Amino acid sequence: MTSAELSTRDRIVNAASDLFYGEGIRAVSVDAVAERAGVTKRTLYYHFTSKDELIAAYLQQREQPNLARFRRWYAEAEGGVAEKTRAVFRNLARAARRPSWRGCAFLRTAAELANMPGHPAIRIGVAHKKDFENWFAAMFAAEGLENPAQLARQVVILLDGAFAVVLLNRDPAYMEAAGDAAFTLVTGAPAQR
Amino acid sequence: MTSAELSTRDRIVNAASDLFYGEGIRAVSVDAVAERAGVTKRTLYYHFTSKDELIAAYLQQREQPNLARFRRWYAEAEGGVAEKTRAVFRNLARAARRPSWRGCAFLRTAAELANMPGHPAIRIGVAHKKDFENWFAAMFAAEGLENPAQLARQVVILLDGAFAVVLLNRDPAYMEAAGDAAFTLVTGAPAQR
DNA sequence: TTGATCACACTCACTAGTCGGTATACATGG
DNA sequence: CCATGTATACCGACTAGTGAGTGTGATCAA
Repeated sequence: MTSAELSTRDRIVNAASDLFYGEGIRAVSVDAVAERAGVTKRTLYYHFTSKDELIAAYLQQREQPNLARFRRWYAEAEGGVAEKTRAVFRNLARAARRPSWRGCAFLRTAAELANMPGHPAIRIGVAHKKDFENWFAAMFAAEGLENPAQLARQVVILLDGAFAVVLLNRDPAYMEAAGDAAFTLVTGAPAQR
Repeated sequence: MTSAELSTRDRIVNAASDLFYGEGIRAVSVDAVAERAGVTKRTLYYHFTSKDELIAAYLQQREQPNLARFRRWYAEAEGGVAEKTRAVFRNLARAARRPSWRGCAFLRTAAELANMPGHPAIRIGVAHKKDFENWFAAMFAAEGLENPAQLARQVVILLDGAFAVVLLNRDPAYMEAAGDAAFTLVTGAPAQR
């Protein structure tokens, strides 16, 4: 509290993050975000010109930590590329068991704002997934696998599919199944040259 | 207009379907649905006791036609199981190019209502995906593939992942990539016994 | 008479966004 | 060394409109 004071802006974004992720973007009012941040709405509108801008800030804040978490899971896992890839899914399955888990913030935002394809928040989501895919491609390329870009894309699809399905049915076993599929695909990928 | 008269209830559900799918559930008001159906709000509330009930009816209406469409795509495709499975993804890629395409209604509803896990609409979505998975499993089993249930689950995850990702980045190439992954998995599955 | 529909006013809570004003900080000029 | 200006950060109260859902009474067809 005393040492790690957050700026007002950061407190607002944190409040927005909690509420938007927990309840959904359209389900949460600007008033609710302001109240949670311990700030008046007027102050919120001093830092953000609109709710849309706040939504974008919410996703932007999640981008880096998210990527870092996946990288860590990958790095800390034992075994080869296939095992490490599968380990990412296993960690995700564990995360999905937490009651506060609500799937992937980027995917859910895209679903909620499906009628606004050019929304800044969606662009952030697109960039995030692209970064993700590129990172996987780099991992696979480093291991000398053939067609790392295609493989990375397929793994990302499995990952996002698991996110979507588990959000629907709340059964983390689907994360494991997706991880097994990724394992199979990576294992089956021929080493190049 | 004259011969194919729809019941008032059906007109309401159709209007809800168009609007909920096109704009999102929380983005569409009951008033808007009533107006689109050419009905007063009072009449809408004569047929449905709440918006939640209307949401459930919207998904229930989509369930059967959806399944039938996928079955048709599968049946009409040439080649073996793997080719037929991939064909489903290819047809989906084509569908995703239509400007009115907004992904999977069931997945998007789950994303929007992520804070209400027991919502009737979500239960309908869960049942729908389960039916889907069972149908794929039956196809794979009929072909004598080993572990058809696991394979079906992985294909469904790829399908839903493609739905989610393409809704985000609007690039149908991801559908094709998912189809290729499904093809690889099915091809690689050993015949049993 | 009964089931289905309309008209339309109404409640009450909530929504995004705004108006006008205040407290503090920090610099500049006299 | 103090007064004044200017910018930053903040707030309470407000507007104008929308949300889901209801009350009531009329109409119309089987």
